[in-house]
Amino acid sequence: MLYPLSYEGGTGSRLRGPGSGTLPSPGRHPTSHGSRTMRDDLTSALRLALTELGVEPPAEIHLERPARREHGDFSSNVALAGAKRSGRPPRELAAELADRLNAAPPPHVRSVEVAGPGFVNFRLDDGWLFELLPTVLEAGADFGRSDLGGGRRVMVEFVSANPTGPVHAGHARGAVYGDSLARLLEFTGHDVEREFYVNDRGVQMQTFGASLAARRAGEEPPEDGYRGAYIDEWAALMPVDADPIVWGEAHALAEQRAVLARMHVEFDTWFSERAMVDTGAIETTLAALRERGVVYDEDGAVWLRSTEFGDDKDRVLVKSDGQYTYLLPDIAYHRDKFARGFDMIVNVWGADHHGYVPRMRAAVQALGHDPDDLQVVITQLVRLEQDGHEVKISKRAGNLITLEDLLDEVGVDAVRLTYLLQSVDTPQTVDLGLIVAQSNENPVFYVQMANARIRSIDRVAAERGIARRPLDQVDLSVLGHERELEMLRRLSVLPEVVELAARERAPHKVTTWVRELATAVHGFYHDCPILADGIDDDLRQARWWLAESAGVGLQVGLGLLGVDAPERM
RNA sequence: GCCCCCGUAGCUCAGCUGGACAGAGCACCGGACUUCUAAUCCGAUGGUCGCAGGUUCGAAUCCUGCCGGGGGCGCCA
Repeated sequence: MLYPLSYEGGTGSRLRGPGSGTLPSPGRHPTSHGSRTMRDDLTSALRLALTELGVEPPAEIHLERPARREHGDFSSNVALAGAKRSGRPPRELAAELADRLNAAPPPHVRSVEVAGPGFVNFRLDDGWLFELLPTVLEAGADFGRSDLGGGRRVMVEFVSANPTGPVHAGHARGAVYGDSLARLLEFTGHDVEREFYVNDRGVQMQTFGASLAARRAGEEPPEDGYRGAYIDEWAALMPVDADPIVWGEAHALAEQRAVLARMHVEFDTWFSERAMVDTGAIETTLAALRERGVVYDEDGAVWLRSTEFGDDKDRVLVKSDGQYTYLLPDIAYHRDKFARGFDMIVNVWGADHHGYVPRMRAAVQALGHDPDDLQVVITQLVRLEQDGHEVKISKRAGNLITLEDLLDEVGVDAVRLTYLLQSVDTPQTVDLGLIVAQSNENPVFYVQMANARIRSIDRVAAERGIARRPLDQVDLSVLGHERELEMLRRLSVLPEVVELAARERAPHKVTTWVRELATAVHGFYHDCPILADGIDDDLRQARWWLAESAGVGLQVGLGLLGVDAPERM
């Protein structure tokens, strides 16, 4: 039995027993929205038309949203893809499809055209966009929510910084990414648990404790000790009779928890490595591996036969001096994760750990699990710059920018959005000077400004005594300005973006979308006045609700990113 | 030597599991505030998608090989 630690004092934390039962599935949420329906209508129409033409429809019919307006609202390449199978030239097949579809067009389809090498382009009337608006408004914060995950239980383990110091800027990317990914998975119908693995065992803890004790006694830390300024500060706070390791760990965890919470990152479980020593989980795991016949003794050490599971060499589990390597507790930890009944386990690791992926997968397999149930996302390193010069981070040397500092200087929203700006696959360069300066380099202001502008409408309307009619008494078909339509089109895509982002574990796709929506909002705001004198009230009402729906989109998108948007700026 | 990520406009990056003449922001140049916040909007400039092959009706996208940058390859964690 294992008893992972639960540290006191934080929100969102609960004790998590090993192998505990399955949690109830989360509630199902409505997934209906205009875009999805439109998409379904068009694909089934295409499928039917293909069948009528005697062409076997492909398993999945691709429908894309063309980048260019001239190519219609939706476009399909079925004729191109199916040309070979049907033995007809793509354009000919496309033309026949278009004829059939035009003869009995699906709802809102104004025309179906053949273009280019054989694309089938759908041109829609604006009505489908107007229908989207009430859907967005009714769904509110749930717009775009789906049950893609079907209630599957997923653990996302991330940050997992050593309890020997503060969380620093180097941890920030993984922290923000992991949290946003968790939000995405929750939003798409997964039952998510966020976990922080506490490496509170091994030599670094001894070194850490010795460094604190030395400083407390007014001496120099040991040769390989920690010597950052924080060690001095912490040592000064430490009671004389405290066990430096125990006190130090508790202090480190309390600080880590607080600063992460400040960045809107909170964990359900803080899982202690040391607890596994106490409960014998490590020994149990070793015994289990032995039983499976995947370990052997050699040169006085105990080895995992990981080469049998795709690793390029066997790995030592117990050193010849009897000490565990880091690997064995890690395996025990993952054994526990699986025992807790997760359908999927996601680890977020920094690029400097990518070399351990094969051996971890091998270990999981050696335990008899499907290695694909463990997914490791590697986040590439962030290069921090100050005015064009690289800022190096080293904890032992004490040269570090803490997350605390970063938040103080830059602010939570700017930090989060900055880290979520681009794919975690790409090495990122963050210039601290630029974000701090609150310049236009930082899109967070652009996005927040869009929200503030929308919010200002209600305020000003109240001041001027302009009343809003209920949505069902508003004729949305008076909309038609290109800015208005563009905003609706942008909004219509959110559910697809969310699904894709969740599937690809790519929250930055949400960021990109939010920025695009913000662009549409600014354009709309600029060209489509609502409260100004001389605006027809019917148009005013429709625009007002339209602005409201854009606000919903921003709310959803930013919520997934964990970024706040003030009412005014 | 082997493994992972990246190489797209002067800079920072998108580009949806191959699609129709390659996009955005910043920077630079020129315009727009008596009107709900000009931290905004509009326009112009700007690219051999690292290089070379291959697959395909079609390649920035997939495959192979190079080149360049970053990170890893322990009986360290």
